[in-house]
Amino acid sequence: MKNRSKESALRFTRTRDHHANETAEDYVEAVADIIAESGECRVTQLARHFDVSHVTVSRIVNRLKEERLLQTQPYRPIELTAKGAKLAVKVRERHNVVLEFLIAIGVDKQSAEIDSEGIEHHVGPKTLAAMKRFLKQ
Amino acid sequence: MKNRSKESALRFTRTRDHHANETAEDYVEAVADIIAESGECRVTQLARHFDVSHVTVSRIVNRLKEERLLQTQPYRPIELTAKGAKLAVKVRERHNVVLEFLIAIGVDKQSAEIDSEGIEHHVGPKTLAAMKRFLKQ
DNA sequence: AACCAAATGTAGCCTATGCTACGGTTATCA
DNA sequence: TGATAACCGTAGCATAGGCTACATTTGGTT
Repeated sequence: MKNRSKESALRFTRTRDHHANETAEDYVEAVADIIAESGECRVTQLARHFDVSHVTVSRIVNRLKEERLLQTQPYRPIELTAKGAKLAVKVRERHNVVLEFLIAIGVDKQSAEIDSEGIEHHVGPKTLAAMKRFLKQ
Repeated sequence: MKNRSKESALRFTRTRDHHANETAEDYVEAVADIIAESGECRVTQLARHFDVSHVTVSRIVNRLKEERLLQTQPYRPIELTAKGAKLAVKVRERHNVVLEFLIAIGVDKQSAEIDSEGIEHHVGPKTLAAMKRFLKQ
């Protein structure tokens, strides 16, 4: 354990840990979406989705395969593991709450869609609960 | 310009661009805070603030020096340029809005402090304006 | 003045995420 | 069936941000 004498340090450490999982969250969500839309998910589709090269996608998919979130064979479509599917559901639900919340407080749809992509990964359980309460009114 | 046939790609590109500036935003804000609190800002203080090694801080400070946000001499305190100070003011104001907004919708102070650190970087002008409107009621 | 502790800088390593270039697979169509 | 286009994988490079280990500077104390 490192120096934590400054009370702010723990906050930033947690923020960084969130970053480490953002990619995984984005990818399982995208894989679920693409399968739902087109029946299967290919590397190229993910590359278009995130506007990155297929090389970047390929490497990240391999990492997420090691983390047991995705599964795939060479030159085959990408699928979610049970663990990945579970995460995808959670991420999607949180994403929808954030998006609808932003719209509810008066943000236009386009801005809400852009901002919610970045915000969603940093919405903890308490904030998510508060947003849900707000939407119920 | 890359393929943008998937309408979602632009959103993610923007999200990544936000990421690129997060470090800069966090650092100018921290430098301003530390100078306000203790009179000067040293590498070691930043290292404690973010809970990273002084090496990491040193490299990032050098990069931000090249970006004309910070200025410093070897073994000397770190100062903000005019550009850096301007950014720090903007970041601090946005940070406060997000923090108070989260508290206003019922998030406890500690969770609000943690989540606002991550959320603030993804709050665009429209969302910031909506949060301000909400706080005025 | 000399010394020592703290602060800072440098070298070199790691992972994650970008890229281009190139080579191998797959699937389709003439 | 054989060409070809699209897709995918691999090699190798870049940058950002982590780290430890070690060298240097600074400043205070004796």
